Amino acid sequence: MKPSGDAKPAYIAVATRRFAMDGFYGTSLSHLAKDSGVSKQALLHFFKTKEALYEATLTALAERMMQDLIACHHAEPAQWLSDYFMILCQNACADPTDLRLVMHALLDSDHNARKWPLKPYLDKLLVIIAHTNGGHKMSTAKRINWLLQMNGMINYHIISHTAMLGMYGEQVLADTFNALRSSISAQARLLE
Amino acid sequence: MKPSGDAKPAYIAVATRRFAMDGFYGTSLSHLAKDSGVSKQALLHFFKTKEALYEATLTALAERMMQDLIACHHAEPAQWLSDYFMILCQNACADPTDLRLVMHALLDSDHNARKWPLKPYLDKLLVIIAHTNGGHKMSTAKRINWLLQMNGMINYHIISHTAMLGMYGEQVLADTFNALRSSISAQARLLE
DNA sequence: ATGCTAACTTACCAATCGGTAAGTGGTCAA
DNA sequence: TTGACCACTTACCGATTGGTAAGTTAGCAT
Repeated sequence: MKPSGDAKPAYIAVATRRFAMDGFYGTSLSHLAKDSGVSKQALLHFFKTKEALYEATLTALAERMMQDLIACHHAEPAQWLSDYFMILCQNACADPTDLRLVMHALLDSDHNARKWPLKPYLDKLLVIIAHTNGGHKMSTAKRINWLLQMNGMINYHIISHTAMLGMYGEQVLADTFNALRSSISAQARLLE
Repeated sequence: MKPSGDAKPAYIAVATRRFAMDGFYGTSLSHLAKDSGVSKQALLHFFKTKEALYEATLTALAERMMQDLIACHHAEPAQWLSDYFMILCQNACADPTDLRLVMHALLDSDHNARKWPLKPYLDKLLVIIAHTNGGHKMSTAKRINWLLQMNGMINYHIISHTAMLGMYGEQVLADTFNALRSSISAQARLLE
């Protein structure tokens, strides 16, 4: 075959979906191989261990999120954040894969002290927050708190979606999603 | 031995800690057995399958959370909620086990359509919300949204703790926790 | 043509997984 | 005393896990 790393991103894409659905321990190399249409050892050829493949997946996730943030740049920082999180919410509702992966990674981050690939992304967000009218007079802790609150709100909504759907039905949940959007606006308005 | 189910809660307690840390797939019966100081088959004697043990763990969790909610009853519903979530936050910071278990269960709830044991607890919370001055004129969707926002805020803070600690250090994180407490107050004040 | 390397495959491995079968030993009612 | 029953144990099972070893096949520079 060609000496190109063309297949690698495809394997990472498959792994992203699986790891996001079932977590690190719930996903096996054979599953990933079957999904990718290759043998298990094809994956081990590119990624020396399952752990390495997982880290590559998280790194790709971090780059994607950073790009999404940059993509909706706006001169007014408060508007930038408002736009970004609204779009993030919209995308995550259509496809929760990435946010699920974030949550799984957070829950796993206890017992393996892996370097957290999302740090540049978070730092970028904190810088933008610091440039807003409301944010520049906040302490670092309060900026982090604002961020955790925004992310927590959105992520929790998304990963609760299946459970809430089963409990309270489709119609109520659609309205809840609208309520979430206005909560995002309200949270963003705190920085104006 | 005695024909008593005395050991069962102890096994569930061990399972709670393990499942909360590593999730369903990351936890094996042999690990649970070793932690409990008995053989793997002792567990299978009480709980027919690993899945059954997991469900028992979640049921116990649901009862515990309901009890905690009832325990801090207050005649004024808005104050009740404010007190409850403040205490929940305090406890979860000291021992994140229960909230981690909730998050794991939420992430798992996609592909096995298990009945969600936390529904009575959530319903109780929604009733209390409906009795507040601010909550009784809300739609069901808005009440759910308020709840998801409050829970999301707290839970996300807690499970991010390890990662944030590694990224931003101890001092900043302690301040962030204080900021979370005032955010909880602010969120509770929306119902007054 | 030849040798090198990248991208795989088949074959295999020990370890561990959840779970079954068949006891063992103690307690208690009859 | 007996026998049922409960809380467990040892022994074992086939399936699957992550990972190794040793090819095989194809493109490409020399």
